[in-house]
Amino acid sequence: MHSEFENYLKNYDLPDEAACRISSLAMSRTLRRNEFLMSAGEICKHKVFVMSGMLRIFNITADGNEHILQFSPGHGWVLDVESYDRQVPSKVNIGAVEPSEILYWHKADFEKLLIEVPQLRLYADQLISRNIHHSRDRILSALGATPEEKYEEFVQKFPKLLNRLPLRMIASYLGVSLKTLNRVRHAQLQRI
Amino acid sequence: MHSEFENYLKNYDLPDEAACRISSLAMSRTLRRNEFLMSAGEICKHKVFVMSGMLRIFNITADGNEHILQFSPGHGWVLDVESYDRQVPSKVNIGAVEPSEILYWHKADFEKLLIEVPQLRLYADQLISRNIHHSRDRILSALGATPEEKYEEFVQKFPKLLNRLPLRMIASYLGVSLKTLNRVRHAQLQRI
DNA sequence: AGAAAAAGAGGTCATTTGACGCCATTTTCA
DNA sequence: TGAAAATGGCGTCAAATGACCTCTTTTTCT
Repeated sequence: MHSEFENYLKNYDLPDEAACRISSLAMSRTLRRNEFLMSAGEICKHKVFVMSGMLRIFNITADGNEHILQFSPGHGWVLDVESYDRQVPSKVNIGAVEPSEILYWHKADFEKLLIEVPQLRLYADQLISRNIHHSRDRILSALGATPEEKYEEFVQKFPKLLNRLPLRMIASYLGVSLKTLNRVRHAQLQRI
Repeated sequence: MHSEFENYLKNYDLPDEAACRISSLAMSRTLRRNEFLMSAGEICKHKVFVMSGMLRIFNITADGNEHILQFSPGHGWVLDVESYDRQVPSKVNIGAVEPSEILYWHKADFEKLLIEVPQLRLYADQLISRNIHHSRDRILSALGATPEEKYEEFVQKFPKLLNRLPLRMIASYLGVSLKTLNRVRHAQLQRI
């Protein structure tokens, strides 16, 4: 069905049969650059896997500022967990940073799969655990790091995203103004 | 065994029998104010339930600054998930803010319980889910909120902790200097 | 109860940061 | 391909913030 996705699942020790079953319930869709997959206020009804391109989860505050919670490049998952889990209106938006291809599952289908396929449950637990650790690191960084340190951490963690993202979005992910991000980058160039 | 704890579990739909079994493997301990339960570098080997008092999870940076990840007052759980899950050295400290009483379980025992008692697994999943949502809110707040908004959110979320914590620690939880926190509080008084 | 430590409050000052505006360049998309 | 939009970079200025200090009051702990 979606052989690239099935291959991806094999890296996580899911047997062919399981990957095939999961893939069989997936639907696919493409997104244009800047197209929204979900807007604040809607209820998140799907689990989404990004095949190619890149999506982002972001919040828009009352005064119009964007804050980016997460970038999801190819071979990553994206959804608003809170809205998905509880089926309540989401506070965030999900949109495409680049033209993207996604697979998605209805919540009901995915929950069926979690029961049917025990390896999928294990894999999902891994993702949750990673998510928690990553969030904690980000909170610590937000609490204590200087803009320069934050940028440096970003470069270390996501070297491949650097040249795919406008600086404006990196600034918005780091919680720093574009001006400050430019200053940091300029200071680093000086130092070389 | 620990009847207060067992009563607590009943609020989460755990049957008597299950609560009793869980409680039977718990050990208890008291902590003095400022006593450490775990220091950075150690491996987190226990799951800990706070009976009374209050603990905090915090990080100390190279330059000596403290950043508080979490307060755990009575009837809450506390552990370094990352270190506990992977059994790697922790980057954080856990210490008592007030004289405290805790129950704790060896990791091996707790994992046995998770398998034995399916309701415990459900309860644990609820906790994880809450943790994720809470972390996400905190990241959004760190990215976009002013010190004043951060303080206001803290007051809304933890009204009962306000008068149990020194302002220094609230500042350190919010990622703001004590000076700024004082300015915010002073400005609010003016406004009344 | 009394000494010692911590906390709260505030003053000053240097630094960092963001807001705003401008322009040249690049990218996008019809 | 060509017009329109987005981006990156920079200058200026005002405001916010933190570092450092002092002093008084409260709390802790023996």
